[in-house]
Amino acid sequence: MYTRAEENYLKCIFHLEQEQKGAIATNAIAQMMNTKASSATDMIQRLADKELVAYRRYKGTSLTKEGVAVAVAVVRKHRLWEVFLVEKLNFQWDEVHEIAEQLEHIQSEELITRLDKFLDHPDYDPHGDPIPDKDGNIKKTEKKVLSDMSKNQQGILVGVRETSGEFLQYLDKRKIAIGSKIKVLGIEFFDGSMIIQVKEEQFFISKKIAENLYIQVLHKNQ
Amino acid sequence: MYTRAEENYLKCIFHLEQEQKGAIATNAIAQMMNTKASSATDMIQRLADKELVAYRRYKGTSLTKEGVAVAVAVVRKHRLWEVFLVEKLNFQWDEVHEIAEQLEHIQSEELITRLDKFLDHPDYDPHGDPIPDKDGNIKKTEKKVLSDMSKNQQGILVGVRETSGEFLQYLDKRKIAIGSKIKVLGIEFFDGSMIIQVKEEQFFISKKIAENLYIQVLHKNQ
DNA sequence: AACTTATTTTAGTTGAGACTAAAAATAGAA
DNA sequence: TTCTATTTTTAGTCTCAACTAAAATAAGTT
Repeated sequence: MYTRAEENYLKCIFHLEQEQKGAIATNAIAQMMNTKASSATDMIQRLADKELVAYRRYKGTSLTKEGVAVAVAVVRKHRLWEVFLVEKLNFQWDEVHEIAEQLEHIQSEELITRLDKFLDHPDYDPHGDPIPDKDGNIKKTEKKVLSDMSKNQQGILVGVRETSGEFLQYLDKRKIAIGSKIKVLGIEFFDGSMIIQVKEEQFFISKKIAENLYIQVLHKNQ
Repeated sequence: MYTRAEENYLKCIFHLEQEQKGAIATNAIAQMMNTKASSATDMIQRLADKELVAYRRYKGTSLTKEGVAVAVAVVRKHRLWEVFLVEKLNFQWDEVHEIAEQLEHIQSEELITRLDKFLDHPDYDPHGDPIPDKDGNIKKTEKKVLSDMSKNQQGILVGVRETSGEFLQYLDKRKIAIGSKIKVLGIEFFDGSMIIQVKEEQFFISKKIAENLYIQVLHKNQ
């Protein structure tokens, strides 16, 4: 098995690889891990010794097959626990991350198998992120930020970037929630603000808000 | 907050104090922790510095008020998680201990409050051990091993000492489970074997079996 | 009381995983 | 291309929690 720290680094590199192409810079890892570059180098070299990452001095790091597998397993656990916390224990979206950061390191295959079943095999976590299946397959969502959508496109709110209490309350007040169907009725070219339709209601949304909403794009007839 | 190792030592000392009176020997702690006496001494001294235990060289260790509070909180978490694993995820009694050993160290007051509620405020874990409440009060059960009971006494099966699969299956086969009402019909003086009544059925029970069943004694009219 | 045995503590190491400070490599600008 | 700024790595420390080996204390026996 791998240590907590190892798992956290692997998960971190995994997330960075999702966003950027190519090898990941040591600094980027250090920054995301809230640690110093020297500490990151240290750990990266240990991970390289264990063949969990491919690492070339000064050139950057990328996960090996094995490294990806470990990272995905951790992500799966993290997201399943988040579903548990929200669905079963009635936590709010924004309260669960920190706790799931701890729960994701519990070691037991069987536990996760049963938890997954107990939760009825969810596909997405409360933030709309896909939950990898047992074999590490991730349902790739075509996820865009709302502000990148064009007029008349529609989709489903699957996640939020910001998770501050104020922002979630802003959404709650408008009854905008994960799963809501959203249609872009119009975009103001000048400031990027939008008019959107949610159920029967229409809202004016600033660009800043739109940049913090992840939408799974729906195509014709969906 | 306290480290995993600190919490484990405190819990260990707590359990030893339940069984023996007086200060706990370093060796006893080391043995239960599967570690060497020198390592135990080391940790005990750290715990003493933090005033979680009272420690006198060569004389032994006992928990302070604060130490008890920490230990009880860990025990509470452990037992609540065991209930969760058995009741919600359908684990068997004997499969949950190891996982609960990990879960008991998750740090979040709120999580435990909500878990407790989700489980409907259970009083006992699947092994029949009492779950401390939020304030650390433990419902003291008058718990005896079956083999210490006398003729015509009756009680409720609240726990098992042995947790091997074979033993639990032995019980399952006879429909003897936590919560079963058991009455001692007779004791064979020679070998300590017993005849007991469970519901409508009577069983012959060897002394060895009787020594592994914890009974909460019922008094007249209960 | 003296001696033996068992228990406990001290002293010194080890490995993870963090740190700081300094050296080395790379990248960007003149 | 050369110099400077940035990034990355190395070297050396620190803390936690374990270890071994050796010293100190306590307990039991004659």
